[in-house]
Amino acid sequence: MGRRPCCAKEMVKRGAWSALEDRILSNYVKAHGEGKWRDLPRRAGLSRCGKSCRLRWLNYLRPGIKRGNISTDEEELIIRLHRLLGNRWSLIAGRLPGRTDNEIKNYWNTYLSKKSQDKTPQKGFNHPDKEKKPVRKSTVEVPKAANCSTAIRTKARRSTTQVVLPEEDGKEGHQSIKTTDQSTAASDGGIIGENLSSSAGQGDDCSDFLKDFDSSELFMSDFLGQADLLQVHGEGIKENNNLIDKDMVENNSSTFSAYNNLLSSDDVILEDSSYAAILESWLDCDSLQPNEDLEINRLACPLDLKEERK
DNA sequence: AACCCTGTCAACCGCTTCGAA
DNA sequence: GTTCGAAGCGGTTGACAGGGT
Repeated sequence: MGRRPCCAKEMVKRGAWSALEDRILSNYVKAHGEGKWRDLPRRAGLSRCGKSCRLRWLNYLRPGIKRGNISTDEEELIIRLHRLLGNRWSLIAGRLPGRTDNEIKNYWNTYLSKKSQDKTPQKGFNHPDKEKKPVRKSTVEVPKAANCSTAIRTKARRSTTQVVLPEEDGKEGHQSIKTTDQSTAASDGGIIGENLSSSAGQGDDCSDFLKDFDSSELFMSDFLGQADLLQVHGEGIKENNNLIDKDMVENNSSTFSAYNNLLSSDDVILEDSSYAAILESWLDCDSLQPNEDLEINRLACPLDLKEERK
């Protein structure tokens, strides 16, 4: 039997996209919407694999895409998210407005991974954009980010990357959720929370994306899902700090305030695994909607909490 | 000027997951 | 419950540009 191939390889064009192809694809998607990628090339008159069309659209042609010039804030956010999530690029990208998983992945692989490997992180390391980052000429005009507040949200439901919760001694596995990184957190990440909160009113991209969160929906939905979470990590949470009671989680009416208390409490001390699990759950939320009433500081709290512990 | 090396990033590939039939 | 198509994801590749010799 076997799966129908994505496309007849001999029939499709491969490699870089031409400006004409981009225009055709862009026009088609704008007219007919996303989806049905397999049929799209035929319908649109493109000699391309449907997968290729999808990728091109998502990573390049889609409105709102930002390219290059990753800001310091974004960079530090990437570092922190990667420390917690590992190589879950889609999840990370989902929290960076206008950025694609591919771009973040590339950026990490070509630059940030080296930086993170650097055993002697220097304060204010040189950002590639500010250094001598070569500017490659694109074959087409990059679509301008029409609206920077339009976050690119991938579904990011799962990852094949294993989440390895830290051992008691704080050791961590490769590509695991890193929750105990001592080397970079203090030097690189320590100001993230500050950045996120202090720049909230400045139209900064990193804070803009936080504005998209619907806090009540986010935290409530997260907490409704915390029951599962607790089955895995709950004992750790419970035993350590009595922060979240399983019964409380099952009682939906109190979960939101509980979560708020958790996030706003000054003396909250989460075990690393618990922290990672909660943040994980927080990041997994897929139903983020704009809400101007949001308290940016509180949303930044999950990240800050971690840093403050250091 | 020619060649080589290195870094970047768009694109590809194979796999997993989801949802409909 | 099973099958299969569609979509999504992360790892990898390869073309290209720029710098060094």
